[in-house]
Amino acid sequence: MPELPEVETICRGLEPKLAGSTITAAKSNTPKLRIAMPTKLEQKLKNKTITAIKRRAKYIIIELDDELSLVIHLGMSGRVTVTKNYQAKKHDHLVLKLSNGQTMALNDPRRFGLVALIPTAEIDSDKLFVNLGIEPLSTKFNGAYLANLIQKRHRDIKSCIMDASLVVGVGNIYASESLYLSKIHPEREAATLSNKECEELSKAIKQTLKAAIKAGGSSLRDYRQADGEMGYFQHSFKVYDQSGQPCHKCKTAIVRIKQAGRSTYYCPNCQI
DNA sequence: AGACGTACCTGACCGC
DNA sequence: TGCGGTCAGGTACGTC
Repeated sequence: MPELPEVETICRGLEPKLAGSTITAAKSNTPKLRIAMPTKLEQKLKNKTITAIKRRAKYIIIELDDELSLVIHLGMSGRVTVTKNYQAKKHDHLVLKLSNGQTMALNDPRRFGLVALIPTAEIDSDKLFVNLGIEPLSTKFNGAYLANLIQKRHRDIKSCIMDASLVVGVGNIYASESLYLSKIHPEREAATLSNKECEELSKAIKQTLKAAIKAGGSSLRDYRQADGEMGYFQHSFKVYDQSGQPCHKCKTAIVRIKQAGRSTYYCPNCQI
């Protein structure tokens, strides 16, 4: 489930725990998640030192000292834990023992996530990354950029902002939240958005994601003090999962609809 | 090219 | 207690 803010928070949490440590042992427990586990994964990871943790879209990129990167996607249900006293759990697919005494585990019940080993220099051109759209928090992403992206799109706007080939990191929760903040109806045909609306929406996406990252940072402080899980944080949503609750602005009941098989929440009065 | 449906998988929850 | 249905925060692929 993790969306961009969660993945960003996880990366920030992993950095101090992993960077500089060497993987003393790696154990892969599952032949395949969404894609097959890399061949000889355990041997390839053993005795490698972790140099940096990065993020692109919702991918966690763990850079190793031999020009190879361990790439992890959490899918819908993935979690990462780093603990000193590791105890194996059901659905722990990859377990790394580290030279600092910590153990990192990737747990993913639904197995929609993935693990890949990609030469660091080839990540951008890798199949998993090559079709990814712009990072929403980059300065390049703004109203004009969004307007250009969607000017010929006849799908609804919610599908467009969730389309990772256009803009990455906006999942089902923050799509609803961003549209609410920018007062745009989720079923609006994308191409009909005015330049002003594109400006509002791009700002709303940034604001929503940044606020969630900040909230994740708070969770992270707690996390650092104890062994724990990363991947799910407390959120306070304005519309997501708020069916029937009064809109914060106008008190109209929040409505849930289905778009492309996914739940969308919006205020039928504020969003046009 | 773009839009749309479907598939991947487990687990929690709800009504009967 | 069990069973069937529905739902869940993501992404890739096939088809039209």
